[in-house]
Amino acid sequence: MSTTSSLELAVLGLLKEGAMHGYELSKRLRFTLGPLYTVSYGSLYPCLKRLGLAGMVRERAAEPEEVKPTKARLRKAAIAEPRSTRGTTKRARKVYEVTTEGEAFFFEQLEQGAVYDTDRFQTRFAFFRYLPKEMRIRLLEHRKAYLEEKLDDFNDTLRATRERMDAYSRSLIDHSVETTQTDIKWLQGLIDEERRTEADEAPVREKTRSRARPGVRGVPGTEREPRAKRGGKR
Amino acid sequence: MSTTSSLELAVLGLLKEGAMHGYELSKRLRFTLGPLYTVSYGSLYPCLKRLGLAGMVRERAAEPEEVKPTKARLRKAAIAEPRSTRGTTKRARKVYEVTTEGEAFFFEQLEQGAVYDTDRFQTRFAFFRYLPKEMRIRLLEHRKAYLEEKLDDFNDTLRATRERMDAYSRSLIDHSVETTQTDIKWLQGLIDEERRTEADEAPVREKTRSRARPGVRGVPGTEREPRAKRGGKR
DNA sequence: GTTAGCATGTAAGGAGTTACATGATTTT
DNA sequence: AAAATCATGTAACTCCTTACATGCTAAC
Repeated sequence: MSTTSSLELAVLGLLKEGAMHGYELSKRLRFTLGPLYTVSYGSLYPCLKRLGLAGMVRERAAEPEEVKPTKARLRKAAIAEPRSTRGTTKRARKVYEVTTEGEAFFFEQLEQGAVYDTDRFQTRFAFFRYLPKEMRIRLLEHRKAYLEEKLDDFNDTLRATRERMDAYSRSLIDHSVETTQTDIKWLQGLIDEERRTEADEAPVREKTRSRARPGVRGVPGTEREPRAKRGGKR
Repeated sequence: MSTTSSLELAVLGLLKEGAMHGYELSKRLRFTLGPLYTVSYGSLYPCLKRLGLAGMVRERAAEPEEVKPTKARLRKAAIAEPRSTRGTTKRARKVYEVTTEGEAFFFEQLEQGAVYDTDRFQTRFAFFRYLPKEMRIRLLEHRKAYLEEKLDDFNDTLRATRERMDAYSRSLIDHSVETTQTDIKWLQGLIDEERRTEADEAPVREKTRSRARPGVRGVPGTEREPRAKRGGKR
C-alpha cells in the first residue's frame, strides 16, 4: 500500500477518533470534508475492505452498546429485555477500528503534503490538528504558492487572449480567478493565525497567553502528536 | 453513445469552431474551461478515437497551411522552398473536424443541463452562446437552486454540530460555504444580465407574439443526474 | 549538436460511480 | 402492515491518470 486516496486517509482519520461502522462513517465524512462531498457505499465498503486487507483497520462485530442508542432501543433497554438472539444474524453490523499500523500510516500520509490537488489538500487540512505547527505552516505556504503560480499563468494568458474570448468563457475564467484569489486569502489568513498563536505561545511581553491552540480538541490518551518537535523555531 | 463526458463535449465544442489537431486542442481546452483544468494526452487521444469511432469527428491528414505558422516556418515559406518530402512521414499530423452527426450530438448534449456537477455545468457554460437565452436562464436558475439547497443543508448541520467541531474542519466548511455563496452571487449576476439584455433585445412591441409555448422542446427537467463528483484539479 | 517544444499515441491501473441485491430496525 | 431509515455489500463500468514510447521541428 504505497499511495492513499483521500477517502482512505479520511477513513483512517475518522476511525482514529473511535470505532464505528460504515454507515456512520459515511455520514461523518460528509461533515468533515465539506458540503459538496459525499461518498457512495459502493466506494466506501470496498475502501474499508482494502484497508482491512492491508492491515490498516480491523473489523469486528458490533457490541450491543455500540449500536446507536435510538429512542426505541433505550426503551427496550429500560424494559431490560435480555439480548438473546443477537449474533446469529446473517448480516451483522460491523465496527471498524484503526490498527497501530493504520495509525502510523495515517500520520505518514498526512505529512506527505498533497498541495497540487484540492481534494487531497482539503482532506489533509481537515486533520491538521495532528500535524505540528511548523508542518501546518509549510503546507499552507506551499499550497498558497501553488495557487499564486496558477493565477499568474492564467493572468498572462488572459491578457493575451481576453479580447478574442467568448463572453461566457471569459466570465467563467474571471470567476475562477476570483475563486482562486479568495482561496489564497483564506490560506493567508490561516497562516497569519498560525503565526499569531505561535507568538502567543512564545511571548516576548504578552500577558494573556496560554490560549487554547486551535483545533486541539481533547482527544484521549492513545494519541501521540507526530514528530512533536517543539513548534517554536525562532 | 448515450452519455458524454465533459471532455467529449468540450472537444466537440472547440472543433466546431474549426478543425485542429490534438496538441492544439489540449492547449485550447486549458483556456476555455478554467484555470485549473488540464487534460492529459492519455485522456485526449483516446477521447478523439472514441469520437471518431462513434462518427462524431472525422480525422484527416493536416494540410501544410494548417500547420501552425511559427516564425521559422514563415521564414521558410518566404524563401519559397517547395514542400516536397511531406506526406510520407510515419507519424503525420492529423486534424480533426466535427461531423454533422457530431454537431447535432453536441447541441443535444448541451441542452441536457448537468446542474449537479460542477465540471459538467462549467463545460456547458463555456458554450452557452450556442443555447437560446431561455435555456441559459433555466440552467443558471437550476444550478443556483441546487447550490442554495446544498447551502441550506449544510447550514443546518453546521448549527447542530458547530461547537463540537474541530477548528480546522470548521474553517474548511466555513470556507466552502463562502465559496458556494460567491458562486450563487455569480450565477445571480449572470441571470440578471441575461434578463437585462432580454429586455433590450425584445422590447414589448408586437412582432411575432407566438412565444407562448412553454417546454415544447426536449425539456431537460426530468433529468436524473449522477452524484456530484468532488471538484479536484480544475 | 543538443535541448526544448511540438505532436501522437498505448498500457496499466486508480478511484471512483451507478445499479443492483439483501436484510434489520424503527416509526407511522 | 407499510414505509422509512439503517446497514452491508457486489458487479460492471466510467473516466481519467501516470508512465512509457516515438519521432519531428525549431532554437540556442
